[in-house]
Amino acid sequence: MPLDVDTVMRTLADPTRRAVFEQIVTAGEITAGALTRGAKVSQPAVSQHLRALRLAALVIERREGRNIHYRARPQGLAPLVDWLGIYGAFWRERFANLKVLLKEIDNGSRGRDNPKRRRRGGAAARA
Amino acid sequence: MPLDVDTVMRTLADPTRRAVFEQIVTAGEITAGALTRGAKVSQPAVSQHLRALRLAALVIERREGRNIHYRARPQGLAPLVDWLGIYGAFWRERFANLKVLLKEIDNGSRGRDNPKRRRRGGAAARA
DNA sequence: ACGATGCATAAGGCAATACTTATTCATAGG
DNA sequence: CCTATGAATAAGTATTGCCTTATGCATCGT
Repeated sequence: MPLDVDTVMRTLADPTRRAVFEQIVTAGEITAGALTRGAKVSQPAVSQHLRALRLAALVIERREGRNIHYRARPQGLAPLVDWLGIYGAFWRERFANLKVLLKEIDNGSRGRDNPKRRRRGGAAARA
Repeated sequence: MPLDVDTVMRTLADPTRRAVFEQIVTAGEITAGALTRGAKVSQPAVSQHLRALRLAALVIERREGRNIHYRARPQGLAPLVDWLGIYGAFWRERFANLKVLLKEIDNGSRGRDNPKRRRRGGAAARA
């Protein structure tokens, strides 16, 4: 069950934190160290942003030795999409499509390293 | 030309301000006074939130005597939609076989309405 | 075991911002 | 005019929240 839109909005409102999130998304998977090297703030700052992103269910982490790899969790954006769907009636149809996209992607990513959800047929995403 | 996603996110991140926006959207058109009566904060607080929403091009105002009616401007949400669309596109590339509609999102999201920003007195406070 | 590395947590400073009360501006109506 | 009303601005305060340095904890290599 997704967190509320308030958490997601507040988390993504900060430009630095949003930049971190965007880097994670574009990289697919990336360590905290790599993120720190690419950031304009200190390592603890990045770590705190990562914590916020994790609490907002926007990223997940995977430990590998000393390194911690972060991956985006597209479904975490669902509250935002839902909110837009409700209050942005102008775009309602397009949002519906975007929602489907995010859900499909998330199911696909779950299938990789979290076998909680069984994948159907063949239409869904694959890495 | 829509404002950047940063402005929109920051403006909508505050729960009180977002509640004001939601009330405007739900009502269709509503006066500042009615908004104040429905809010849990003082009248100046509401007025300041309305100013922020106007600067973010999320609402427009219409003067009618002493009353000022506010209306939502759905196109103001375009930066948010675009932002989501961009990262939707990234995911589409990474998880190849998805059906996507970024084109449809792009189609028609360009507003045909010109928000004129009238300011009095000193400079704006926009960090 | 030891130092080095990767990352998280702690604590404090400080800037941004949201709220308040008091006031001003603008319009309506006697 | 004069007063009342709707709404914006001014100014001050308090809170929120981001960033910093310092430190702690776990893991790797020697």
